[in-house]
Amino acid sequence: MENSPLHGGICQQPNTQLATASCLLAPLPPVVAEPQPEQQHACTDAPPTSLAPGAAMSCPSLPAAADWASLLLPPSTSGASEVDCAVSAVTTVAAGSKAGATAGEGDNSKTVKAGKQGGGRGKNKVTRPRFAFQTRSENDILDDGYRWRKYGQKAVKNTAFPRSYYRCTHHTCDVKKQVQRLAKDTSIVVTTYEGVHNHPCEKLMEALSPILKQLQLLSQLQSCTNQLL
DNA sequence: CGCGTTTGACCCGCGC
DNA sequence: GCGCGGGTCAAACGCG
Ligand SMILES: [Zn+2]
Repeated sequence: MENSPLHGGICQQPNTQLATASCLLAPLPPVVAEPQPEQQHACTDAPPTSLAPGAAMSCPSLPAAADWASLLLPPSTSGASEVDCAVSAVTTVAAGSKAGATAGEGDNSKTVKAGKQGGGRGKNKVTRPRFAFQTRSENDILDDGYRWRKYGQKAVKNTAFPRSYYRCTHHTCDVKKQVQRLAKDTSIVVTTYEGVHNHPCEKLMEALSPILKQLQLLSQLQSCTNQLL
C-alpha cells in the first residue's frame, strides 16, 4: 500500500498567501514562510476525485482561509492506512527558490513508542497527529520556516530515492518530519510531519513583523477615527 | 568551536 | 527464531 499514499480531492490555492494565512490560524502549520515574490500559478486542478471511505474530506469552493481551517482540524476520525486523509494538491515550486507549496495533508493519530534507549521502558504510547504534504519541486530541501536537523536517511523499498528524517531543533519541540520523493514522479516531494510545534516560528515572525506592525498602526488609526466620530 | 550532515550500526516490530 | 523493513543513534566529518 505504499503506493498512492494520498488520495482525495484536490484543494489548491496560491501558496504564499495561503501559507501565511494558515500559519496565522494554526499554531504550527508546517507551511512555508518565505514570502517571496514568486509568481504562483495554480497547477493543474483536477476534478474532485472520489474520496476513499472514511475520508470525508470535501473541498467545496471556499475561501482559502475556510478551506484551510477545515483542513487543519477535521473532526472526522478516519481509518485508513498510514496517513489517513491525505488530500493531494500539488503546488509548483520554482526551482532555486524556496517558495512554499503545500498539498495534501492528513491527520492521523498514530501510536508511537515514546521510550527509547536506556530505560524507556514505559509503553507510553503517545498519539500524535501526522500531516502529509506533497510538493512539486525540483529542490529537495524546502524551507518551511522551521529549523530542522537531519538525523537519518534510509532507502525504502520500492522507492528509488532515499527518505530523509528530520527533527525540529528546538529543545522544547520534538516534531519530526520525513521527506521522500515519489518513485515515479521524481518531481514530487512528499513531506510527512509528525507532531506539532509548541513554539513560534521565528522566521515566519520575522517575515511577518512588518506586516503586523502596519496592522497595529492601522488599528490605532481606526480607533482614533472612531473616537473622532 | 559550534552546529548540522553523513553514514553505518543498532533496534524493534512483524510476518513467516 | 530468524530475516526483513523501517526508524533512530551517534561517531566522524565538514563548514562557517
Ligand atoms: Zn518545532
